[in-house]
Amino acid sequence: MTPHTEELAISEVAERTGLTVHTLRYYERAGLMLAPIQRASSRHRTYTAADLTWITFLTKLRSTGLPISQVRAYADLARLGDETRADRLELLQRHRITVVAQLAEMQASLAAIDYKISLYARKDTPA
Amino acid sequence: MTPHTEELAISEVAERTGLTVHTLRYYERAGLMLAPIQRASSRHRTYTAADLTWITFLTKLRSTGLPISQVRAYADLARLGDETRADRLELLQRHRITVVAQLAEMQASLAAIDYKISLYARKDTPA
DNA sequence: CTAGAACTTCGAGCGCGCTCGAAGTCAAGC
DNA sequence: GCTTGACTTCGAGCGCGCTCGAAGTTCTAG
Repeated sequence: MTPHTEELAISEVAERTGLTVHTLRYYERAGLMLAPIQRASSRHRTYTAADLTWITFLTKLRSTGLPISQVRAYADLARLGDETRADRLELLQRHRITVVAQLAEMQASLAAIDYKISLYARKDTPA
Repeated sequence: MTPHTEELAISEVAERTGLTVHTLRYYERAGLMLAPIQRASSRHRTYTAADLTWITFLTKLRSTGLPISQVRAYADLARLGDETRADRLELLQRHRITVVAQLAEMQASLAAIDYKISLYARKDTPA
């Protein structure tokens, strides 16, 4: 329980993000971190608030289906600095399109499921 | 090109459902079909309109993330007849809950992505 | 000094959902 | 009769995203 140091142990990050410590280490190995995660004298990882912010955002990318390879591409660009802003924006905008499409498809599928449920709800007609 | 016989070749079903012929055979092997797919004298599969309807619905279950094991469970129940109506309804209702939750999560993630995009769109502030 | 918990690295393994290739069969057209 | 092409079965393989276990280190408390 690090008191108020702003630095978080990996277990604390896991708790706050809903990821496992295994996944956090995996993400780091996979090159998804924006900046190298700093280490304490014990060689333990110490996450900053900025790290946590990024991890939170990356889980949103992941939960909308952006492949890890694309998240890495985004992180790679971000590490290169301001010059890549346009590329990062484009990546996000392209992803946005696919997310919107996914939402539409899910909603359509949900409607079909709801319709089926409504058929079951009428005791008479078999579904 | 089967003229108007109501019976469809696997390639035609693939075209209409967006699945591949490989996937269609895989689904059958996996026990996802409601009724056995009939065969022509050539041993080729011949799908009926009812088969197509079911396959269309099952892709909606799949596209909303219902695992194949659950689709099979549903199909198994359906094959058992009317007595299992309540179970099938419950399965769909349970799935519905998770779909709604997924939609909410995706929408929240989309909002975060949109916010990030809006930051990029302001030329000044770096994102 | 010792025990225990929390961390470390590394590489292997796994579950899911397809995806594919090999080898064979069948019907239709030339 | 022969070729072409769409189909068949079967089992192996694969890509993704973790997930896990082994073996070792370090800090903290008792």
